[in-house]
Amino acid sequence: MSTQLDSTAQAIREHLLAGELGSSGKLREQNLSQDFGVSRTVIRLALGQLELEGLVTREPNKGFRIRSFTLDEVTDAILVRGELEGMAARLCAQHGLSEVEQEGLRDILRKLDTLLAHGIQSLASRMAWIDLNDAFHARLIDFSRNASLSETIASLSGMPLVAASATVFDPKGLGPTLARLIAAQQDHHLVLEAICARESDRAGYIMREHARKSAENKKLGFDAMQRTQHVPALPGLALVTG
Amino acid sequence: MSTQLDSTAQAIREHLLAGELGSSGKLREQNLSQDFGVSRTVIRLALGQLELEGLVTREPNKGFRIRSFTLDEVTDAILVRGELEGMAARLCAQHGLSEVEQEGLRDILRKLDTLLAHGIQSLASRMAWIDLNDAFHARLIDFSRNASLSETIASLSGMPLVAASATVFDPKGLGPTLARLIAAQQDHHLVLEAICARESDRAGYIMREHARKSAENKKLGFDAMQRTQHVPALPGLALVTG
DNA sequence: GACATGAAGATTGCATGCAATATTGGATTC
DNA sequence: GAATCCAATATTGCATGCAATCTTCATGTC
Repeated sequence: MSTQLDSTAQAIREHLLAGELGSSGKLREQNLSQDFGVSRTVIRLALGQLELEGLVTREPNKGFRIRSFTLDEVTDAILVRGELEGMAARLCAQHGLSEVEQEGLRDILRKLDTLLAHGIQSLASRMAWIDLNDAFHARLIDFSRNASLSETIASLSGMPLVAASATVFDPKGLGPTLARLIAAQQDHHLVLEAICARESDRAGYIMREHARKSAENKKLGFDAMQRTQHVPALPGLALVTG
Repeated sequence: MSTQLDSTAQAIREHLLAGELGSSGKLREQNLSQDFGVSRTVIRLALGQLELEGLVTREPNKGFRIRSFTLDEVTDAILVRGELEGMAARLCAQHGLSEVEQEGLRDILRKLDTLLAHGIQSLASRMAWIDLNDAFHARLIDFSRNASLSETIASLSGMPLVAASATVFDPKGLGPTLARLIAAQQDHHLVLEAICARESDRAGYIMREHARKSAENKKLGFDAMQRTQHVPALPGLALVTG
């Protein structure tokens, strides 16, 4: 164990995103202190961090509250993420990728291809999709060789539903969800192709549109999603209000 | 006074950026506690905030250190800011600005025009330039109507030298500096023109290039700047290492 | 009944103390 | 003289206690 602060901050973060601490409610230091078995000092430090991450808000002498997000706020953040991922793709195309880097991305795409070919009904396949999708985006961003860009995207992705792989699976796991994922995978292929062809503007546009589709899908699916409660595992959903 | 935490965090931030706490050195809680006249608890909370802002780093059981930035890191961050300000300009052009909004921007540009026409030798005129330049950028970003975008740019601008108005004035205040500011002002006019003409892509490109020039200027002027010590007032310069 | 008032309780803001860990400096060995 | 070890010191991590502020709710007034 490194420090209680780090682990407590992470624990609170997870509980917040899971909606287990009430939605848009007040966070009382003493309660949290008892719940997590640490002193109020640690709780206060952790909440201070989460405030800067944007998950909670603080009002002097009144304490912390859970922040809730409107669907529009989420959409805005996704568009910003798309702009930055577009920049990452553009930079990759401009300076080019090494053979190793290209092969790494291609490998991920191959795995995603076979995954989607077999369907994503099982929970395991869905988690595999999340990991692979994350890996593709993360590598692309990393290969842009701009540390500030990576940090900024990472910071945005801490918001509920904003991360690239915060995707909504419909209960059946076929039909619309699969179609969306296949379309997304096409974008992945296209962007890699554009990068390798050094078509920087095209690569940037594809990534931007990729994010825009994701925002659109979240908007469309949100209502059904929220009511049917079929995706309890999607972190942060509890913090988003229509 | 709202809370000691807020004011202490701001005080430490300013001292850090002014380089008065040593560069890339260790920050001892007790020292800071005595210097700022608050308890170690408050210092620790404040440093926790500054860590998330990126100004200091923490190593468990070893405490906080001042983070130093390379010129390349600063450049990277400025390019990211430029990308996002380009997005802001593009959004403004896409949804259009109201008459009042347009007039507000035009008013700022008029004031900048007269300011630059009279030269920027005096300290007062330089501070006026900083304020007006900040105001132009801030309004443009605000008018984009994307809160996440505004927050992200604001967060980036907390880094040393990254803010739009973190400009380097040469000692004489004429010559290269004035020429650069006049060129920047041209960009301002062009971007507003593009926005009003609803040329969204063009508006975006102009803003991106605007930031790129700023990064370039900082790179070029950095060495001379740093040695001659003629710009002691530029916050954060002390934290940047070649 | 609606609203103001104020005291009791609850909650936050902060300082301090103690245990755990890291750092320093000198003695010892080779 | 250089390296190693260990004790003394310094520093961080955390829990607790108290004062200041906010919240609640019962009481009184119109």
